[in-house]
Amino acid sequence: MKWTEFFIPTSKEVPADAAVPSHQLMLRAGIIRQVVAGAYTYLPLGYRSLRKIEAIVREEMNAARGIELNMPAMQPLEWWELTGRAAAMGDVLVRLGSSGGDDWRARTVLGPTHEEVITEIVRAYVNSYKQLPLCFYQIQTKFRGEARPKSGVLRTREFLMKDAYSFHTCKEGDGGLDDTYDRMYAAYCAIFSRSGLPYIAVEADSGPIGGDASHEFMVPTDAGEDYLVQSEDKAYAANLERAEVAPLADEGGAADAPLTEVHTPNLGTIDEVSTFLKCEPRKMIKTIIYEANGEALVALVRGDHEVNEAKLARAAKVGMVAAADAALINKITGADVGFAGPVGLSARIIVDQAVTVMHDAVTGANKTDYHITGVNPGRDFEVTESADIRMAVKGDCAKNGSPLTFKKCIEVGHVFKLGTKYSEAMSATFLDVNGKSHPMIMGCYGIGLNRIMAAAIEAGHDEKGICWPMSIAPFQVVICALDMRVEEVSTLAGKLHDELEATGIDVLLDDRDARPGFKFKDAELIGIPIRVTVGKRGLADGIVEIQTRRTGETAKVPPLDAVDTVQKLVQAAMEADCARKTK
RNA sequence: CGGGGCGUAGCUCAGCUUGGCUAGAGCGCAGCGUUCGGGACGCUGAGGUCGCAGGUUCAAAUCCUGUCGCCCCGACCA
Repeated sequence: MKWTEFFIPTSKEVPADAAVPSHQLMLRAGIIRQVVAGAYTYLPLGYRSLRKIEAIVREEMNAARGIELNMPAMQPLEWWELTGRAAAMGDVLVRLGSSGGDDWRARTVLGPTHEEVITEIVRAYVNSYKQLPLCFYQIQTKFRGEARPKSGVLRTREFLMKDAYSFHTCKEGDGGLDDTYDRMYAAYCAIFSRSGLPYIAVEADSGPIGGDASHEFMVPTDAGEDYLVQSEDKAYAANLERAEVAPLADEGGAADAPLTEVHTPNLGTIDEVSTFLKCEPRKMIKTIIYEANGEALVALVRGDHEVNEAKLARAAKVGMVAAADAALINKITGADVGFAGPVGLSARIIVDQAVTVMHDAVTGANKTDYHITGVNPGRDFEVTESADIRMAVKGDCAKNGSPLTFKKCIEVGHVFKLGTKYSEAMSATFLDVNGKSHPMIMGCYGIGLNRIMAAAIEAGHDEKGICWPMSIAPFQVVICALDMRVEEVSTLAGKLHDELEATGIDVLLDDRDARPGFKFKDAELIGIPIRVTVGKRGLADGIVEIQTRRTGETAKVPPLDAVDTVQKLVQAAMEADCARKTK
């Protein structure tokens, strides 16, 4: 491809609206252009890269025995009501018409995923255990009414996803869910390795989608919105939403002071009480009232800790917890919000492990404007249910004793064991050998292709621009013909271009009538992994230069050896990218 | 959805506080000439409903009201 016949609108200026590196660079390199908040055009350069990512994903999914199909973005709202997700998703579900209307638009949504559609297909066509297992996948545009799109293509309202859905008669054994789950997990590792991403697979919370196992694939970068918690010895890694901590030891040295009520007028927060009583937050017990299944559920954590609602819900064995409203808090505690405490409280209480080893703590008195000091768990209130229900924090250790580290990261893939939530809701059943009916057991497996692209840029760029992994670079090689007016230069550059193209390498020939510095800057900005420089100065010495973008290493070779050298570099780079997996 | 910020040329921005002639700069773009191994230079030129609507005024990019859009922080996030 010749630069003058292609379309690469680069820019020197840093776009004012872009905050994160991948967004800035994608705009500057002419990869994307925003159309509205949360939706982008992929310009030719960007689309080449996206198609390469798509090709890798498709190859690996096929290799993992997935079968591809295509489903519509438009779906009936009715199916989303069947599974309860219309309500669960709320405004995130994009509707064609206003919910007040009663025409087809009001009954149609744009799919944020396709569990309902695929389950309906299986319900319609699959009746027997003999037809299972099945694993479908699609690579398609999806829609989510994100309240706040951000960070370029990392969080958008329209995006390209690979979603796979598997259907089984059983969890374990031949053809079972576990089998496919493991195969998908392995395929994901292959996909992210081949895409040149430094990724980490972690235990994740499965959230309201339900299911009993889930892993996320994370790429560490400051632009991410998730936190990865990893032990220093790398033996443990999890999403912050799920990360477990080692129990804290009893610090002892307690006087086990008597209970004392203190007046704390209008002081309802940990900070206020802590300052007023000159008592560190870590010496206080935070009492949070939740509502679960229509009943009050009380969580106790140390004053300097936060409740992890996902962990709390799991520990309490309830589907979901929601913060209680003031009325419920008042009813349970007999006090205004801000003065709740465990002493004398009659409700189901889950005590965080860190609270169980506290002594002489300060907490609410269940009496407006009063707190109590000298609170000792076990002595002053019964600890009937204790669990790890808090967010991990700096200083915590994994269960094996290794200290935990925290990194921001982007989620690029997620695999779930779904179970029978959708098959039951939509009656996707099969008959077993005995003619007995069962709901199918399902798994689902998603990858955000746009995020792979952004993550690759986040993980691979420098002050000059993008450093693409070879496998997903829009072009693998760029030839800078330094002065197209010089006959030998343009002839040789054209010849190298044709020869490289003939060997199957994606090569871009910068044949513009521009000065050398201009071409170098552009080549670096758009991040082509290998640059071949053809100039009359080099030709006078009988050489062309071959430079690697990522390292800056330069080889000077005779023109006749150039194609061979480039081929070897491309090959080596592909292999090196595959080895970049961090864990 | 709460808090903050910003809408002026393709891009980055000035002008607005204190209303006043034909709305500016740099980059980019077009023509001509010089230049050509790290974003060259000179001359000439094109390009604007100042987000939109209403209001105040002799006069509005500037003041007022409304509205739409975009970005950031937070909440939310299968």
